[in-house]
Amino acid sequence: MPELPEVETTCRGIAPHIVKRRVVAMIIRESRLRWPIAAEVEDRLIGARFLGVRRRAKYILMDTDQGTLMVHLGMSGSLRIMSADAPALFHDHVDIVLDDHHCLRYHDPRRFGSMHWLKEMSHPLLDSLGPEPLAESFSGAYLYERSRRRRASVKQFIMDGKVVVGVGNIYANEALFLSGIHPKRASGRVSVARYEALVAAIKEVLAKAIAQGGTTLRDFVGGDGQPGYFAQQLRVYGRQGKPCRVCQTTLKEIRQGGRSTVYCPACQR
DNA sequence: ATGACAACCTGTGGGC
DNA sequence: TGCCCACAGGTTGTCA
Repeated sequence: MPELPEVETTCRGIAPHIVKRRVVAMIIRESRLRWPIAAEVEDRLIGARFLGVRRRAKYILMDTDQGTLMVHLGMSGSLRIMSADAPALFHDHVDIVLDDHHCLRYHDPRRFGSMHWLKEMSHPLLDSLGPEPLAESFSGAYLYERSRRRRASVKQFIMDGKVVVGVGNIYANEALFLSGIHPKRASGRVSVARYEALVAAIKEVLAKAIAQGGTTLRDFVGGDGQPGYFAQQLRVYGRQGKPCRVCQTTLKEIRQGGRSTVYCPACQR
């Protein structure tokens, strides 16, 4: 479920509850995530004290005095603060038990998420990631330069984590609509001016979604269990067959790289 | 280097 | 009502 705004919401939700807390136990009910949770994670985490929570792309980085716990939520993961004695439900794979009788509980039906231990600030999974979409350095000029001579569609281009991180399917659809760009247009044939508009739209839609606590489509909950409220502001995602909110043209759905794309054939060129 | 696609896994909703 | 297939917020790895 989580795209960047949902991951950011999770970081902000859990940080006040884990920072300064010490880990007294780790309960791993299911270690088979995208990659098996290494024994090292438990070995190093127990006894460690949390110092802060950061985000890089869709990875949650929980810094401790012993190193950093890196968690990815995959397609269906969530992290919540619970009472340590709250009964574990189906797919509650991991509890990180804190010294205040609470725990950080990882729930993930599809198990596409992951947990790693970082000793240094580098890790193969982080090394080839593109810039953060909300960073100053992410600009129309940057996208223009990176896209020259590329034939991939503009939608697949902005969803490529080596180009820019954190633009998932929902927000890619939304940003392309907001900037009036047809999702199938070749990325190498988009002007710098239109890339400026696209970057502005990406930043705007992500910032607004973060401000609303993310998008809850089905069951996303933030670190404190609250749903996100951005879904009601979606312009195109999930609205195929419905009228465009700007021009009333029926929104069209196509498939790109196995993912659904929804767009307005009149507004997007 | 780029791009197309399968793979990982479970749950759900639509069509028949 | 029930069954089966397609698809769901992500990313990596492989192969052409």
